[in-house]
Amino acid sequence: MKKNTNVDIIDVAIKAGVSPATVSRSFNHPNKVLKSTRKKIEKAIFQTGYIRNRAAQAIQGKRSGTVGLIVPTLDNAIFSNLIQAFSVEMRKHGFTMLVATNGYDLNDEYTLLRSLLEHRVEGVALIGHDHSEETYNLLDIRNVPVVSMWNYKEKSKISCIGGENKEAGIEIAKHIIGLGHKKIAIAFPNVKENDRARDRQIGVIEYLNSKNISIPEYWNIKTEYSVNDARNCAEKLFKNHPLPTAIIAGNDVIAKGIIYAAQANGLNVPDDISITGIGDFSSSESSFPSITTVRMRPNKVGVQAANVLLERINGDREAEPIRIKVSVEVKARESTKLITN
Amino acid sequence: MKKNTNVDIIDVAIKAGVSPATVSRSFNHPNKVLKSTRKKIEKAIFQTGYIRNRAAQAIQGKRSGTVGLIVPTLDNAIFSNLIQAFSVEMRKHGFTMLVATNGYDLNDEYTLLRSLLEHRVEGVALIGHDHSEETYNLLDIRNVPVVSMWNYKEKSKISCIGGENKEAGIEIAKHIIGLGHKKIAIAFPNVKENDRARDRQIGVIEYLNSKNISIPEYWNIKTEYSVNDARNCAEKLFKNHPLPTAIIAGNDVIAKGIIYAAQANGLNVPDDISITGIGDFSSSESSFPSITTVRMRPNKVGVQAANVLLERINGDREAEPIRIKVSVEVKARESTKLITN
DNA sequence: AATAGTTATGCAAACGTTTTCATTTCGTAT
DNA sequence: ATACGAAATGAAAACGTTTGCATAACTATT
Repeated sequence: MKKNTNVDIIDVAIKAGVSPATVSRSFNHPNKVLKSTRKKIEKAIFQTGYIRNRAAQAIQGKRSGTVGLIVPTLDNAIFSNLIQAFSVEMRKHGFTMLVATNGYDLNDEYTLLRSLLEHRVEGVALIGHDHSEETYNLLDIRNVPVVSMWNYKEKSKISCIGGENKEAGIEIAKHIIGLGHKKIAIAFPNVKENDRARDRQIGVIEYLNSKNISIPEYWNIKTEYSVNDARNCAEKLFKNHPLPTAIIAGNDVIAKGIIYAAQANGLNVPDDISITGIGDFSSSESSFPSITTVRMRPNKVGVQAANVLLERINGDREAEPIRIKVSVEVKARESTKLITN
Repeated sequence: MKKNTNVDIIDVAIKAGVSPATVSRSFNHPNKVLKSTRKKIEKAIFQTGYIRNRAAQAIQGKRSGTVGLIVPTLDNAIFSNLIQAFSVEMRKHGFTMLVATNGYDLNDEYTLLRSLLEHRVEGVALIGHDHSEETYNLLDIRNVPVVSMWNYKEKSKISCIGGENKEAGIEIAKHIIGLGHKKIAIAFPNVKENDRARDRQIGVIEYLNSKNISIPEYWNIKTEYSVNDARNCAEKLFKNHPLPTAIIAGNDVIAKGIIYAAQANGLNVPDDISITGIGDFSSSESSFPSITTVRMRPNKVGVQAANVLLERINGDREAEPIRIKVSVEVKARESTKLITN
């Protein structure tokens, strides 16, 4: 088998009997090349096994054909819908995605952004609005097209698309109050450096307070974003403290962990306790019990984020940020019910 | 704010009072540069806001600092552990990851591989061994370091690391038989172009056959890899056909869907029906009931796959494939029990 | 103090494209 | 047939690095 890593555009040009310039054009501006010439070139490409070199293209300073994505983690249902949708949409437009995970660490995020920029990504997608000063600065100085996903913010510095997480918190609290609950616990992750969770929590607490309900410390569950940890934390609550009639979780993953904890402790959901999530991840509807949650439309956000980013990449970079608010909506399902006792 | 996208290595060199070559060396062979010179260069980098251009580096034909990863989907717990581990490990070694998803379509996979190669990734990671002729050919011709994850195969053409999926199938079937079950259903996705699922299924069926148990068509559930679809398919079975005492699912996601279906139909797991998965995803242990499954160690596979790939990137490319078998092990949990009735 | 080795640095030629500008070819109206 | 504008192509400079080779600056040895 002939090992051949180094056929270049010149080899193709020679084989096709044209100049390298024409081969290049047939890739980048095909309409500027005669159809018959294009055919010859395609044949030469096939015969030589040529694969164009994007690095050499990128060095011209224009297109690299890549965008960067930085997410807290891949190892979790939270972002997978979103990322998948974003990735597929980007690819439709000919971009390849560079992915990096920062484990919810904003300093690390800055470093990651730098390495993405080393690769001259044409645009960057981030999660939420909590980013370090340095990160915002770097994006600004280098004038990188950027979009923030998953949280809408009216006065964001950068383009963004997502639901309003505070509203999501309010809505789910309203739902629980509407069902007559008064003994309410909440379960959130560390909200430092995590504006999505923080806004949700603020929404929940503010609304509850406005109804004269406050959360005693032992009903304020602090958990990580994992089924596992949520279950453990909830079990501790069940064993050591009075039982609330409802628990509002920061997202569906946490809600699921709490439901398991309840079931494992002989509690029926929702007869003994109502539990809610936020996010509406793909399996929340088919769980048993199906989870009452707030729909945040990850697919829509992913697709639209891609389009916003493309708009910035191809359009005016000095323009005002584009901000798109995706409506949030409570999906009442089996994990909550009217309080009776 | 000064917009500055185009400071290059020469600007840095001038500022630091050295030659561009020295700046380059301080990145790539820091030990070949005097410490005091390095300090000057670092200062100049900071002052100018320089970010090195990997495209210009890649064009030299050596390092691009990227590796490619092609997975069927991101939108699913199946691969997220694995990918996260792989990604983190690669990053530790200075690589950035280009990710592409093919939706279980092997033709698409070939196209994706081509675009990754356009970006001159230094190595490629794939899932399993079912790839098109063209894909294998291209990898061979271009002599790309490559590793296949998630399925061990003794005579694989390319390096691989994973559990032996057939063995996983055998082991879980053995477990179910050991519990006394005879009325057994199975639930697998389409195994075409998916060697992992196929091998598991073969293992299960062969073992059952060896114990003189065969699966009637109505107990052969065909589902997609989603909680949702698995639940629907299982509910159909529960409604229309005699009940098996055990269901062996192709993976934990499917198992979870089936468990929900059972619970929704008033069946107790495991008292009325035992259900097993394969994979041991991160939430399977904390589900209720926790899922009896086969541990496939996604984290270990991800990390080791990264190291195998690095080995090929840095080492001898003509060497024999490296093949690492990760042991599989049944984790007996709450979703299965001895048959009594 | 002279010499041989080392070590650190600079010079300049690659690397594989894209693009501007100039030239050639083509189609069409006269 | 001729001339003209448009369309297609080619020549060559540029993009920002890396690296082999040459040189300069030290160190250690006598």
